[in-house]
Amino acid sequence: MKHYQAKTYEARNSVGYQVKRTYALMLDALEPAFAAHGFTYMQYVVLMQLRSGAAHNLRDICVSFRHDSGALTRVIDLLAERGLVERRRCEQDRRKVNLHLTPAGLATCEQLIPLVVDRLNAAVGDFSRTELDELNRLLGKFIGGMERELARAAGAPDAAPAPVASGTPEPEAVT
Amino acid sequence: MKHYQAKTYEARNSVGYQVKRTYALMLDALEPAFAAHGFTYMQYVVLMQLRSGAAHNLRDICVSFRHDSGALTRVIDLLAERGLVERRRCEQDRRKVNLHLTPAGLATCEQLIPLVVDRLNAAVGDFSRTELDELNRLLGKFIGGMERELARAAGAPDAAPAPVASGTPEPEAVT
DNA sequence: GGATAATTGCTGCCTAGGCAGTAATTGTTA
DNA sequence: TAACAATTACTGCCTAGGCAGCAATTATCC
Repeated sequence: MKHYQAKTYEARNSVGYQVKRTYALMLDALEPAFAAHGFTYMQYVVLMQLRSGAAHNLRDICVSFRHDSGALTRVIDLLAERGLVERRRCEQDRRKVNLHLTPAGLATCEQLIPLVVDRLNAAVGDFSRTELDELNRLLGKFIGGMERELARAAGAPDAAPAPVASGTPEPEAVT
Repeated sequence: MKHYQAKTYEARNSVGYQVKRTYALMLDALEPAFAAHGFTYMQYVVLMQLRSGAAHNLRDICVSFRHDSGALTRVIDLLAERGLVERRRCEQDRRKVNLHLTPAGLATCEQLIPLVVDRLNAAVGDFSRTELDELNRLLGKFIGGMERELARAAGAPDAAPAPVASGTPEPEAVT
């Protein structure tokens, strides 16, 4: 079904505008909080992805967050220098570099999470449980639609479900 | 009401993650389409804001899209060089520079809008009318919550509604 | 009315992100 | 098995965006 039409299209009524504005506002609320602790949003993202086990290497995070791999390499460089993350070459597949949270990295997460939780709670303070669930569901559905559209544009007629992070990481050695 | 708790917080279940991912996907779908026509997303945004009358000067767009004013100055520079936008110093308030879409700029809009409409339609193809309306409503509500939180953090205890673009532009002279 | 503050738009500087190319490794296939 | 393609991570280069500071103009307040 075609919800939008070129002839009557007004940017301010479209999800596109809303999403852009939502994201910008969210970053503006979060970045200063992270900066006060000496971190950035992307650094936080990397730490959290490792903590939850949602990602085990650079590519996982790239795919999940649609972030540039070059940029991410440098983010991880900094985290490694500060001793929050360890890189270990994977033994099973030596192309991979598995990432590990150090105790200091874990402690950083515990320190940063309340910043996010507080601000998100403030933003969704007058949402009912149902509304918040529905927002998440609809965003997920929108994401799915976008992914299908991107896969189509990339020349892959079959939809490609984002294959993020498998179960457990593989054995590895210190590099 | 506190929907999130620090102890049980998982990034992948939060709106934060969803919003970031949604925005990244949207840009990845739109930017190549614009690039094929020699434009960027922000250039499109500026043109559309002027076309709809939602913005009349640089600041309007900054506020509405939470975009950096320095960056936006340079975007408008390019559009002006290409003859798509005209800058005219406002006579009533000589600090302002009112922006105007030229016929070429308007034509550019007509050319770019279908790109956006097609991709948005593809993404929300299996949304019902109700679902899309609800997504817009909930994003709007989330935006409102974020704005209040930001206003609070900025030291203004009273919520500041985004004062975007008033009615009609003021008289002006060519600079 | 005159000092002070606020607003608008701009510039320079720095950093983060996008992009293309590369090396190392693994998968595929003739 | 040898050639070729695909994947992972990294590097250098360039651009767009964030930030601080500035000039011009207007609003505010004593």
